[in-house]
Amino acid sequence: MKKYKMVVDEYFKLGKILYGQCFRWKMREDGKYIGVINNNVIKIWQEGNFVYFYAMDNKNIEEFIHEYFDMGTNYKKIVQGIKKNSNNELLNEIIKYSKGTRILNQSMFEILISYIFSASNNIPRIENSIERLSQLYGNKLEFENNIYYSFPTKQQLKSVSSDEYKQKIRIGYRAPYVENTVKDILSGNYDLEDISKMDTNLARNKLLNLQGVGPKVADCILLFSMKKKDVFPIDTWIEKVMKKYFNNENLTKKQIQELIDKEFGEYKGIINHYMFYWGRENKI
DNA sequence: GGGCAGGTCTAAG
DNA sequence: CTTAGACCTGCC
Repeated sequence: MKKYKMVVDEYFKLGKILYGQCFRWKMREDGKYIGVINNNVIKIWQEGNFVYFYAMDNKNIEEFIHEYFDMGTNYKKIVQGIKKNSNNELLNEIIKYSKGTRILNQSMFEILISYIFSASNNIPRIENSIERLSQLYGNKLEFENNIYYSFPTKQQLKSVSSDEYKQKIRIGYRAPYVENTVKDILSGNYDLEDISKMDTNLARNKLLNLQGVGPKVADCILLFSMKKKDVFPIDTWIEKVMKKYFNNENLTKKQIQELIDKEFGEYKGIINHYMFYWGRENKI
């Protein structure tokens, strides 16, 4: 099996990256991560400024990893630029603490469905549901004598009913949302590839038409799978962080969005994820 | 054991 | 346009 190597800077910390934005990476006892990504299984780990990885399928793997980990974006430049324009003590603390996390470029359909699962749910249950969905409808993959299952495609979910989602995947009231959204995607009226090429606002409004997709989920889809860095998803953690940041407990999500738009620019999605990591890790 | 979690939908003012 | 309630389920 071929072992690949990649050189990274201090703005790449695997443990911080594979956290809070993806559901199918598992850390093993030895600190190495194994993940099912599209139709591939990848083992990856970091030693200082070197990242090593193996893959079940090596075709275009280096280009894929480069894209997946957003290596084309200069985080050092962006984050230092934001820091330079701020004299906010909390922001500087957050940047220092979260330095090394990055935005992954994940599969659009997988992120769409996974984040519909995530609404008012807890992480272990979300991951279990995604695992069941993959085992039932995805492709069987073999890697290092273990069996894995890919996240199903829209075609593979074509004839799955709401009842089936509810009974077999155990996603409760989200079941009809998933059924309807898959139908909409299959209809061709919501081509995710096309949507990803639209301006952020237009793409966002389009996504909001899908059932189970509200403002937070739409922003996560845009940020984690459509390369839109100019969005700021507000979940429960970010809400707490921002109330602290603006020193105002009574802010609504809408007010937070407005303040953010003024304060941060086109890369607010990156700062968002820095804040998320800091907030969740410190359980503020 | 019971509250609650990566929000969204719907109905009503 | 803003806001309150309901909502599956199983994990901590």
